[in-house]
Amino acid sequence: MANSASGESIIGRFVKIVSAFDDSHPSMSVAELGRRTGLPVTTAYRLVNDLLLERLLDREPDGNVHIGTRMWELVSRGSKMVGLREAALPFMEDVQAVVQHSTTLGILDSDEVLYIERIGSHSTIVDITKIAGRLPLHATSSGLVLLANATPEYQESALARPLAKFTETTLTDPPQLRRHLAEIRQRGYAVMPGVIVKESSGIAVPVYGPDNTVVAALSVVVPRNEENVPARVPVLMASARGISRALGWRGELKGALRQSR
Amino acid sequence: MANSASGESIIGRFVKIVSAFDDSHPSMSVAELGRRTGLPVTTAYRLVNDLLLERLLDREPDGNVHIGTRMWELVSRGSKMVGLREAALPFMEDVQAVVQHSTTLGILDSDEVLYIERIGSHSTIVDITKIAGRLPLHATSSGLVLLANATPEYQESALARPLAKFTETTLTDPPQLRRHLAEIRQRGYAVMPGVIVKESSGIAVPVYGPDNTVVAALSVVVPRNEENVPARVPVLMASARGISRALGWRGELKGALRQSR
DNA sequence: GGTGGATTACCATTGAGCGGGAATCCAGAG
DNA sequence: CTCTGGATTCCCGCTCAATGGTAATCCACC
Repeated sequence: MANSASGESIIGRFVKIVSAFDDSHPSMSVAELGRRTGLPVTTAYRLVNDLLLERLLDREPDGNVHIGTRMWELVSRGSKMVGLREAALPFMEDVQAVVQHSTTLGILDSDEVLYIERIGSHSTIVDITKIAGRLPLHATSSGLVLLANATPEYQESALARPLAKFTETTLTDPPQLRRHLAEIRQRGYAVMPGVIVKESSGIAVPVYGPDNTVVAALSVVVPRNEENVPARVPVLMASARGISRALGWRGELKGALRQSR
Repeated sequence: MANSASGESIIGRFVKIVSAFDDSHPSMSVAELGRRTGLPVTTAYRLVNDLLLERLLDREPDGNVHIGTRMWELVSRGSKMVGLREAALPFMEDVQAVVQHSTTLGILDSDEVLYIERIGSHSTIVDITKIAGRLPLHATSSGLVLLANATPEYQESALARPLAKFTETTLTDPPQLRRHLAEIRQRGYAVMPGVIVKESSGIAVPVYGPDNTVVAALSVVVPRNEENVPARVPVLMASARGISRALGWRGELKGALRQSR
């Protein structure tokens, strides 16, 4: 599929173009866009023009282009992320009001945690999560909660991959991780002290969807030296239940299982 | 541009496909997607497959497709909307905590207000604004604030368009609207009683960017029968200044102008 | 087992996309 | 003022990916 010499479809190039923009490159000239994407100059200009016509990209007065308002609008209107985010936000604010550091909501996507919402104190400490940012599963509390509730096959394939070690406390040994996952499943939450950044700890709990599957992880990041970290767990759990209910989740997992037997 | 008999480019069809999804149609079968977009069946299937390969669409277990997680991710990561939203959210929460009804942030796009963020009480009253939703400029407080701060040419072209009348209080007469816009510009806020829905009033104030231009409107919706609506204005203004500062706005508009003379 | 919808497979046709090359525009340096 | 390097637009012939009919297949439900 593709007219191009390099054998890519337009869709593929579209993805390249959109991917070229991020926090540090929110807008750029078409020439630079061409360079970043590796597209032939002429092709880049033609493609960008097409996208400008449909308002998927917007042109600024200085000629630079950036992701179009229309694009954001269409995707936001159609995507299920927004619904999840809206359901979660009020509860996340409650958590944030009590815990005071940084509260995030993440989902499992392509063997990583994808953070779809984050609220933090204005003067946020060390915290590398960003909205629409990704982090590895094994090195985050959110990731471990999501992984612990995934299918066994998925877990194994995730553990089979090479696991990066960020600090001394990062678990990278599959058997050890397996035990940890079992523990998380049983306890219902994950605590990770200084796994990515030494100075902070993450705590995460699962959020359920209507069909009783885990659809997201709610988590907070707190300074590692805080005295009683597990004391934060109940707030998180209560809020996660609130989000789950708002998503259409009904009743208790264990209860439902017992009844069905 | 386009191989298609109908003379559309792939980009155009891509837009059609993405547009087919919204709140009430978050996912659908490929066949239905084809019908909604008016694309030939075969073409719809081929296109959808391409999009699935790039993960711009996701397939559900039942075969239905929906906007892909990757798509949301790419757009959110690159779009400037997210930055604006993040800057505004903490201040919006403050407003919401005090005013207690519904707080929105809207921008001017294609002769309409596009709402990019909204927080509301769980039991929200009558309020038709949605995230990524649109409303006409002349019938919303946000819209009037944005219009009042646009260029004169833009204002005239906006007033030249036919203006829908939603309730008795909707202003549709251009000269009357012109006076109202001048008033809003001078006062620095807009109050609109029951302009779209009879039971509620909107109040809006401008949010400034680094270059002193109005980039968004912050607004609240309150029940119309509330005694002292303008009493809400100071909170809004203070918060809007906070958002403006977070966006890089410096100092006072009038002061800056005086100095430059 | 029959019916209607969704989905996949096949395939001849063709014009939209492609991209190299050159001309033009523009800003900042000298 | 010219020079220079980058960004942008224009031009144009080639070609194969995209197109969209038709038909076969799958599947759920009555």
